[in-house]
Amino acid sequence: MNQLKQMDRGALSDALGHSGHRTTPQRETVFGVLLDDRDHPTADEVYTRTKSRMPSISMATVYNCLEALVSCGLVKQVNIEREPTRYCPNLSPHAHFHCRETGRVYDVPVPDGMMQNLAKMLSGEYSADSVELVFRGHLAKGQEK
Amino acid sequence: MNQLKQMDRGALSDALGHSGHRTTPQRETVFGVLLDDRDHPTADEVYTRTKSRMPSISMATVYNCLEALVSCGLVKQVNIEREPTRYCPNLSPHAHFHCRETGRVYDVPVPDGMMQNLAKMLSGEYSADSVELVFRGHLAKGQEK
DNA sequence: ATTTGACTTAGAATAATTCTAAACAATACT
DNA sequence: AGTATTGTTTAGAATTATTCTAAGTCAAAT
Ligand SMILES: [Mn+2]
Ligand SMILES: [Mn+2]
Ligand SMILES: [Zn+2]
Ligand SMILES: [Zn+2]
Repeated sequence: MNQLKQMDRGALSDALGHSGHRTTPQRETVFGVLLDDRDHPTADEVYTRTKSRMPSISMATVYNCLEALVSCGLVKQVNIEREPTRYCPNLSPHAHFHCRETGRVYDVPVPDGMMQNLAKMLSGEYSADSVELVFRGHLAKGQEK
Repeated sequence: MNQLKQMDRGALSDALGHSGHRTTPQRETVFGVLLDDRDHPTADEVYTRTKSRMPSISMATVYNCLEALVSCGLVKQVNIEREPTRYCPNLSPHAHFHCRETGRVYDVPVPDGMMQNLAKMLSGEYSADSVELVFRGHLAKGQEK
């Protein structure tokens, strides 16, 4: 897939517009790269993939586009340890699993309402607007995908 | 407090020894700094505090000592977003709360067994040996400590 | 057509951390 | 004890992901 679906194109220009940004070919292409492979690529990986679709794009623009997508809420940054920031376009609440062997990061679905329940666990002195849950370990044998 | 308690001194040389490291004055002092203020200092903050107790210490040594303490299991690294790594000597399972307003990081106690239960939530394809739970938000009014 | 402002680009700057190589110190060997 | 070995500390250089700068591009808006 190399072209945004109508639905995603709409979500993109809505979200960008709503936060005062323009829709540009670079932003569309970067967003498409993120939607096509949900493997939490780093900025560098996004750059490589985007460059193969749009050879003139620069690293700085990839960072700029990612920042625009994050600031309009279509993409989340995923930081694991001190590794380069990864990017995730999965907007539903979910956790992450980080494989120590391969370094890959997977989305882990969570039971409905669990993230909110975790936040409720906090004593009254704290008020959380976001909850981050990361597992680290290894994939069961034969699950390396 | 400027001197390790006998208990902590024992834990330190045990843990260091068990992982093939020597006990040195620098490592003792850095460990003491971490035990004395549980505010999750960065390496830079640890450096400043340690230097006031041992003026000859260098930044590189602080990094080396922190690495030794982490690798022998006495201290945990806490990474929040892309901020500098913080250090936490609290070995019991706990979560963290990161205040968006002050940037401070607090330990949040968790119900007994909760971290393991979260890990059990994972489908069979994943096997987690560590679980990280971070809340972000702000402190209730009047709780700024 | 001109102006305006957002966007893109190449390359320089930044900053936390790691690396290097030399000095130092503790332990092990003879 | 004296010497070799090995781990530790140190100052400073190197690394690297990311941000910044300044100049060029482009597409509305006037
Ligand atoms: Mn990894
Ligand atoms: Mn912060
Ligand atoms: Zn994700
Ligand atoms: Zn902690």
